[in-house]
Amino acid sequence: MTQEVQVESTHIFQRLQTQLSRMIAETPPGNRLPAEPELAKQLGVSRATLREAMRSFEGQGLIRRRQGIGTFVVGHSQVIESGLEVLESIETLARRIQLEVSMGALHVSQIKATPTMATALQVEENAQLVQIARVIQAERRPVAYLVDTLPEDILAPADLQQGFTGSVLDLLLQHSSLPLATSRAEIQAVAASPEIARLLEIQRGDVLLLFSAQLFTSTGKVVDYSLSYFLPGYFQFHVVRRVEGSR
Amino acid sequence: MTQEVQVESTHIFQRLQTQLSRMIAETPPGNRLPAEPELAKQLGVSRATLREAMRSFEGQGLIRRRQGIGTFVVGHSQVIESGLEVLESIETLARRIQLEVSMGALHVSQIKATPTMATALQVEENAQLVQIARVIQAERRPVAYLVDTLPEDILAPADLQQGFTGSVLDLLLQHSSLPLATSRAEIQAVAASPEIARLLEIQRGDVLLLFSAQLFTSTGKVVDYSLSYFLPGYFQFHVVRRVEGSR
DNA sequence: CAGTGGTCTAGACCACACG
DNA sequence: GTGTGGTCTAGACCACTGA
Repeated sequence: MTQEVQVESTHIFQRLQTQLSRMIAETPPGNRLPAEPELAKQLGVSRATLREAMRSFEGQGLIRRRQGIGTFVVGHSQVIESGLEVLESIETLARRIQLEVSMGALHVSQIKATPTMATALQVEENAQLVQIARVIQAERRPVAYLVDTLPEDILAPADLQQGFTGSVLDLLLQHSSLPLATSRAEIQAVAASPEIARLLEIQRGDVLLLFSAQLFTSTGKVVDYSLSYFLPGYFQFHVVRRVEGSR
Repeated sequence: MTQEVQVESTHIFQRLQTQLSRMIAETPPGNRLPAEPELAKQLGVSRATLREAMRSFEGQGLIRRRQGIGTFVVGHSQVIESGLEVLESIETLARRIQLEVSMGALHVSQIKATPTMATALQVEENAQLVQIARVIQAERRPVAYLVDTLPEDILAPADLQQGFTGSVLDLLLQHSSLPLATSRAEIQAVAASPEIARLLEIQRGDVLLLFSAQLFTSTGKVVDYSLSYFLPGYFQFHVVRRVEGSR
């Protein structure tokens, strides 16, 4: 009916994306792209502009840039799919599709509750908490960053000494008699902070899907507050919604 | 020759963010920040670096940059909160909290099904479809971009001539006898394309929450395929998840 | 060591809003 | 026209990797 109005000539960015898209498609997975200065020269743009255009492809998981090594085309990875009606650990989801995941960079610390944590966990401010941060890897690549915060009486650091594979949920299910019932998760899109970007080996500002969740027992007590950052392209979350007034 | 050696060269970004954060907090909502060249000089950085640091604050909805006018501090806006168990239109959600929303930039077109659309809508490729794209505004600011695609026999362009306020869901509920039952939505974090960035008045590459949804009737027929892009900071989606099976 | 991506700079020009 | 943010450039230096 109507035609989209599109500014074309001045926007090098879009032309670049088209060229890069073709170049990536024509490069076998695992292979390296030309170095940035050379590629910029080839395409007739500055390196800054080239890098900006490359960002979106990295965000989609099509390429991976590694400092000191180069930029590589990534093959279509297996996707971890999950509905949001049931809470399951990444390990459980991965096992279902025979995908191997591992944990890297585990960091356990004892902290005092900040106002945000105190509210989320329904504890006093400055209460003693245990925080468990770790990166989840699939196919030798970081794909998620998970931070769980729990009251010290729910889980002590010692409980993590042996056989912790990355899932606090599985640990609580196996090693405690807590009647876990539900989890309430808020869903947000966020930009990667410099710290999280470093851990996930992406650029700062890249998009991440964030779940901020509280884990409840059947008595309504909060036993865990978690932040889960997911790289796009490796996870696929879906939810079935009921239409109001139907049923 | 007398080039300055950079001090804390790897931390300029974080220092900048701290300074900007304080500056934004101290500026009353609605007021303007200094112009970029001046602010860059004040803070002792280049304009490019300043702009990069400002991006995250715009992504959080704390500031708003408007070409030709300036950069403004935004007051804490009212948040549209919704659970994902029930599908409701933004209009319905907004009405509940007495928030005024309006529709801008309605764009209705007749198109032929692309492969993606054909799959999602369970129709033949090149089937005649109606596509409805529009921006949703709250507090005189674009906050969401919605694109609905439907088979022509479900909804004709003529049905949109009068009284369409932005919600295809509400229109289908009111003006058709279709037994709408459920919606299946995939949840992703995406970077804004140049086109969507322009429509939502944000920067390209800014983070958006995207729902890709199919709307089903009780007989399992797909009547609508929609893409919904949400600005962070204006919406809060949550879901309650059931903990499955203690082993 | 050489080569890669990561960051930052200074300056230029463009597109847009407003008087 | 003036002043704003939006885009792009050419070049410099830093941080990291691997031979």
